[in-house]
Amino acid sequence: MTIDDAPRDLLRGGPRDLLRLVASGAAVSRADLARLSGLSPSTVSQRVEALISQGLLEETGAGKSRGGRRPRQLAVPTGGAVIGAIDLGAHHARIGALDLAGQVVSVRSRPVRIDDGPEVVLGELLAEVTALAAAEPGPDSAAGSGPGPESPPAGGALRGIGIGIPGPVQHPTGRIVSPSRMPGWNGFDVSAFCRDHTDVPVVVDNDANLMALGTHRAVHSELDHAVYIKAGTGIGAGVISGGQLHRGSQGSAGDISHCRVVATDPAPLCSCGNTGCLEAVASGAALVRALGEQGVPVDDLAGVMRLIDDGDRHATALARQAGRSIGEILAVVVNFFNPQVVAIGGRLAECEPLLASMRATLYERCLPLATETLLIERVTVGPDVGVMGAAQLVIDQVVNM
Amino acid sequence: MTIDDAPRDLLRGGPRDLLRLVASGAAVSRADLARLSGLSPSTVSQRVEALISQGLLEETGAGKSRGGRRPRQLAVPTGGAVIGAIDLGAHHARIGALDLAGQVVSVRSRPVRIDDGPEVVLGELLAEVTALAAAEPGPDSAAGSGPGPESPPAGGALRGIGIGIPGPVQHPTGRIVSPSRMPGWNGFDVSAFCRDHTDVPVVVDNDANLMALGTHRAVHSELDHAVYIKAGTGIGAGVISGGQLHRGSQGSAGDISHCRVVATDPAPLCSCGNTGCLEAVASGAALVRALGEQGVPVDDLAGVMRLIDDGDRHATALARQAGRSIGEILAVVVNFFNPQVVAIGGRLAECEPLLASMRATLYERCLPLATETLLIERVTVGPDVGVMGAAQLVIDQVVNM
DNA sequence: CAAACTTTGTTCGACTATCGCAGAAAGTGA
DNA sequence: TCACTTTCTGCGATAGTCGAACAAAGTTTG
Repeated sequence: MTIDDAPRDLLRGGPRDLLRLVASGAAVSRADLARLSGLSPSTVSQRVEALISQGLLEETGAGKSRGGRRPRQLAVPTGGAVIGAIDLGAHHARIGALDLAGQVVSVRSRPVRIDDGPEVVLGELLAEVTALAAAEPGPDSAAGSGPGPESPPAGGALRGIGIGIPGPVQHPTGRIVSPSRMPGWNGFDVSAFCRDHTDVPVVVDNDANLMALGTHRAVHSELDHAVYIKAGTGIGAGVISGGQLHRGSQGSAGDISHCRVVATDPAPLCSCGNTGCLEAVASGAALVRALGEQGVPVDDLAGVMRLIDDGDRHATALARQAGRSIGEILAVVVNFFNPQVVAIGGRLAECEPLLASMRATLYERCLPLATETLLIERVTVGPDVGVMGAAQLVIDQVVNM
Repeated sequence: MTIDDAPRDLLRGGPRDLLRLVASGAAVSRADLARLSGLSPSTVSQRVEALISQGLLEETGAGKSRGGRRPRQLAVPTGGAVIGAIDLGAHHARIGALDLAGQVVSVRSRPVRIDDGPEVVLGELLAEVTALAAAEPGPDSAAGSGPGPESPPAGGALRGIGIGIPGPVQHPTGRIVSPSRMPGWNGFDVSAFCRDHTDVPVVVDNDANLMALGTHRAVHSELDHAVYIKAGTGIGAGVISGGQLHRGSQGSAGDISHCRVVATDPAPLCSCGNTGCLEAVASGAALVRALGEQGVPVDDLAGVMRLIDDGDRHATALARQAGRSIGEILAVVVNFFNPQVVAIGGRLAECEPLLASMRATLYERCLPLATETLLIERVTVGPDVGVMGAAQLVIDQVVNM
């Protein structure tokens, strides 16, 4: 006789899980929920009622009959913006208003100057996200006349704001610690600042973590262990362990940007002061600089991408080298963590040569057992992953249990 | 207003946790358990009764009064061997019989020849561990006359056997996959073999995982995220995430032995066929071989350690290089995983120069945020960590819930 | 030494979450 | 029209937990 692992209940059936089942479209009726969650119909009914009274769920008429009584369709209140999200990047910020299902209601990008400092940047973005959400008010309070004893919040109320920062965020304090490309932000307490400038709950996290959460919930929700690389101007990673975001001891988990890789000689100097950092070799910023030093002037990452698409030798070689470098670090990560999937996102993920050499390096340097069933993918959720991840973070905090 | 993480209940109060509190000595009475677990006294009383009737706990007279009624002392039945453990190494196996508290009752080492193949080696070890446990029979069934409806197992019954293997073990199948230094073991299904050769439950895992579990339970039980390096003849790691052993998708998590490191030129050939693997540079086997190639003949790892203690230049230089190599890989791991502690065990952990250069490399190459509060330690549990970890594995499986 | 207080542990009623089942509601199909 | 299916709710039963009262067994104090 051998002991098997007790099969862990994939869906424990907490209110959050029910909500997720509806939001994801997996369940449309109470009966669906009962089947999928394993809970009894009566329990589901009761839970659903509670969620409806909290305004987190609503009934939307009757569905199609499957040979019996027609189901009373359930849906997450949609069309209204009740969650704000800010995905701050090196040069641009993406600002979104999302509904309780985590779907984007409206979104816009705007350039930001990180150098203006946290007060200015965050102050403006907070104002903008508030305005954006207010422009698409949430669903009216569905309850009849007068607020009942358990009446949902007033229609259009913003329930929370999620913010992603392109640098190390100490969790859960929300303080920024030694960011390499955010001068003037070191030690800034984002959470405290937001507390003073808005009266809705705010969650702050690293931008790569948001991408990880957004992608995992959208396409990998059934996987337990996943690693997401965000390769844009900088390089970061988000980690899912046991189905949940792994932040580590200080919240800095996934920050592989300053891992050293074997590099050209002399090793390029990184903005952190060290040499040979992954970020100094394989990030978008590094590619721009390296091309400039090789006498190929480019303005920005978009320019680099164009060069690669045009088949420029120098740019392509650099992209390949970047892919190898990322793969080198990722190989250690895969051996160590043994995830089910590694997905790469960010603008550099669009670069085919980079992806190819990353893949090759990974297969070459990983344990067979670790790559046997490993999925290596591109993050395909689109430019709104960040704000979607931010919304998930807010939803998780807002839904009691 | 900012959202804080809901403080996760460190002690949920399942039967397993109660047992652990007693076994660790943190609690001696029902009142202690109630205080520490947060459960109500009545619930604790009921749970304890159940555990006693299962033979997992027993009352051992009255304790000292603290100004009131004297507590009825609780203890895990001790003195009897009810768990068998095998910690298989490259040249030796450590065989132990342990009690329900995870304490070693009796233990012995014996040389093994891995090359004899799994059937012979495991067959002999299984027989030996069974005999060892039988020599120290467990406590008699405490129940009165005749087996009650919930009578504990017969006295002296072996409740399970835990086995650690120095190679990749696919979990939970218990199959060995591509071990680099275990010829003839590839693909061998240890679990199945044990099922056929004994009638008690068997758990199989990687030896580094056992060291990790043993150390974490013994000295770091309050930490959530930890990494344990086992550096002996080979090199492996065990990972604790969220207080639990992280095995990853295939059970190969922590297997960093074949990560490539910057090495001497030409890079040493590894037993896996690749070059420059961590194991080929920094393992005990690698040190022995490298010294031999430098004209310093040594027989085994013990000889290397003696040379280092004697201040031999070559040996010390190699140890430093090994420490740097381990630190190099570990730096990636620390940045990525952000653990609260990194501890190194195995025979090479006794080597001061190795440890020192590993430490230095780690501090040099990690994100400040990641090393700010990081503990870098030696595993101090002793040579029985492995069997102790194996016992913990068995206990976790045996205690229902 | 007796009364008062402490600490430990149990008993019992209350409360909550869940389940199973009966059954109502609403529809399909022969 | 009648049997059957599917969906959902209402209700009693059950399990797990808690709080309060209480019993047990000490210590401390007057």
